Amino acid sequence: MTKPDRQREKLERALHTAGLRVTTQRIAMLRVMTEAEDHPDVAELHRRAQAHDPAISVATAYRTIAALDAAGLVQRHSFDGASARYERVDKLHHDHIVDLDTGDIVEFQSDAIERLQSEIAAKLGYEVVHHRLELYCRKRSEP
Amino acid sequence: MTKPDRQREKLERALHTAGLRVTTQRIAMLRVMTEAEDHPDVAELHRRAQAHDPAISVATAYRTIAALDAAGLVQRHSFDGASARYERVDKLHHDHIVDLDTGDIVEFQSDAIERLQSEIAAKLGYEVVHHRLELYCRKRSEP
DNA sequence: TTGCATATGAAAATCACTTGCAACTGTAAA
DNA sequence: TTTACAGTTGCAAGTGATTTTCATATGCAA
Repeated sequence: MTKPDRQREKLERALHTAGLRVTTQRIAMLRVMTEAEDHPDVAELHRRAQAHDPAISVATAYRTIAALDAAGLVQRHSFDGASARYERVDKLHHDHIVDLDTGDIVEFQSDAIERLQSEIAAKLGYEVVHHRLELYCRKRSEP
Repeated sequence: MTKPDRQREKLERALHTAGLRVTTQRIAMLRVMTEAEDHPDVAELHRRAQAHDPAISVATAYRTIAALDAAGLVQRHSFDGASARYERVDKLHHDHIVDLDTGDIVEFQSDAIERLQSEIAAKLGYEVVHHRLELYCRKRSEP
């Protein structure tokens, strides 16, 4: 009955390293976040986590995702008024271009802009903790 | 008893031009928005509007600010999770710094960043229609 | 194995809005 | 001006998302 579960070990290690207690609920939540290819909200996360641990409650789903966020294992996005959505933090930081006609999302990254942001903030006595940059665009007609 | 109230006339005209019915509540709300130097949320707006018209209800504050927004007289901003904040649309385009500790909002404007945004978009075949840039910051401790 | 700080579930509470509804009021027409 | 009525408003109840309360259960260090 000791079939080794490599993924579970990894998840447990990640939780432990983050200084979080290892509970079945947290493993379920982190597993779901790790397997997610989209940006689920807490209700969806809770639904998926129940597949691994049927007893997980909504309250715990909220508390756990907040803990994972605080630990830097996941990232929270609050798109316009809607409920918060999360994603695991694997890839590098990037911003988004939103195609107004098709709804397509294109990722981009600009050190120059990041640098300017820090400079502007510094000039006003601030330090940038994080930012949000979205370009709402349309395809250019003539080349 | 017909002391002419220039500001009130202006507000009434603005409402009328926007195709909105002129009511005391709407005048109060638009006046408060016009006098605001900050970015109040609806609760604060309601508090201030009551100084002009004590009978204004919260529901009306919400309905009115939504109407003013739809009419293009004010602009809504929903910063990360917090309640929506509004500002009159007179001034030039600018972006926002949000103080994570105090909730304060500081405005800034950078031609350099705007230029870079256009360049990046152009490189990807897009044209920027509008954008949204928010810097979530903390006051710098040491100089 | 134990001690206890933490985590959890269930339900109630909170927050930011939104909506139903009956009473009221601009507004435009008569 | 009076009238007619669609648009507005206040109040209260309703929502949906998220947080908190509290009693019970559980990691984990000793």
